[in-house]
Amino acid sequence: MAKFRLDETDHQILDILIDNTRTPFTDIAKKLNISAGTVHVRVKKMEEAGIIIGSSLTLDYKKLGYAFIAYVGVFLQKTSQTKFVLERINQIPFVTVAHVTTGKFNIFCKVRAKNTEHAKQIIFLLDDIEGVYRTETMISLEESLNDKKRLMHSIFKEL
Amino acid sequence: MAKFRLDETDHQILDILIDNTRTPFTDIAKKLNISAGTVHVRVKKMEEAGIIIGSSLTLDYKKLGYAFIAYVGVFLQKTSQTKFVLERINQIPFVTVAHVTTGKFNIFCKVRAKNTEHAKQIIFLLDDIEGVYRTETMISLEESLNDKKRLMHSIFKEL
DNA sequence: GGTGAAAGCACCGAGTT
DNA sequence: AACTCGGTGCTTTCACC
Repeated sequence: MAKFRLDETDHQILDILIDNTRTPFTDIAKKLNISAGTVHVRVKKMEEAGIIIGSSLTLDYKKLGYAFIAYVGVFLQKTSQTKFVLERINQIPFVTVAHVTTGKFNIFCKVRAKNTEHAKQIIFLLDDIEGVYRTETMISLEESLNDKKRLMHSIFKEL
Repeated sequence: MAKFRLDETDHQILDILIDNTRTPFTDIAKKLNISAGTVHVRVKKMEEAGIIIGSSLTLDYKKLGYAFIAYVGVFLQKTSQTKFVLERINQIPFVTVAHVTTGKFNIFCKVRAKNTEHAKQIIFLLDDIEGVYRTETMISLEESLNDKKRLMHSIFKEL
């Protein structure tokens, strides 16, 4: 897991692409006063180094009818295998991310659902997994995403 | 927040772009046996409708030296303003997302940090916010992301 | 590691069915 | 709505710095 050396130019390229992956390389080149070929080569290198894993669309799940977010803490039975339960959890598509955690819960996951009723069904699925002792749900009343760019700037300051 | 009508073709387009936003429209057109112009028009419509909010890079934060993830539950003092505290929390760049929640905690957030020491500093920042009574931290030992595509498929089955 | 030019493609709007 | 088509502009490579 060696750290990869990124210079100021790489940061600026990532900065632009993180906001819009379809920004033409020619535009980036103009802004940074380098050639489009250079942008191309640098992006390719960052992809090869695994810094850039991929690109994805940001969709409005509310508009798709999926406005409900909940976090679910999972308590396991003493004898149960965390890995096994984690695999089962990841088979539920409405669970977007799951973490094995220290602290109160054994596993902790985020659920994206249509509404309360739908969420209930998903949580029942979680409860029914073999080895799960019980769950504890926190419903999100308001989500507030922080700008990815802000995190990047902070990271770059220190690299 | 009206639901937008997406047909099968729209789903397939999103399916491809969610994996790689730079997939040429001509490639998508070939796969779906439609013209590239149609792909273009449909993507544009989904952008205008606000279904597609934007596009972003997926970076390997571990490779950037930020392997530490924790979830922090925040308890507020009875008199404190949730909105005010939420704003303060969002000023910390290493907090990637914050939720107002029902249940145990008042606010619940995700922290991305370099290591334990760094996380400690961030959590101290949270603790120091006016109106915060105390916090409770859960450290992620293992993160397991679910495929975005899987969620989309499930959503599309029901639209 | 960067450039600039050139060839190959993709984008995207206009006009058509 | 979707198609075709053409102008414009983007990507990507390569010889040269």
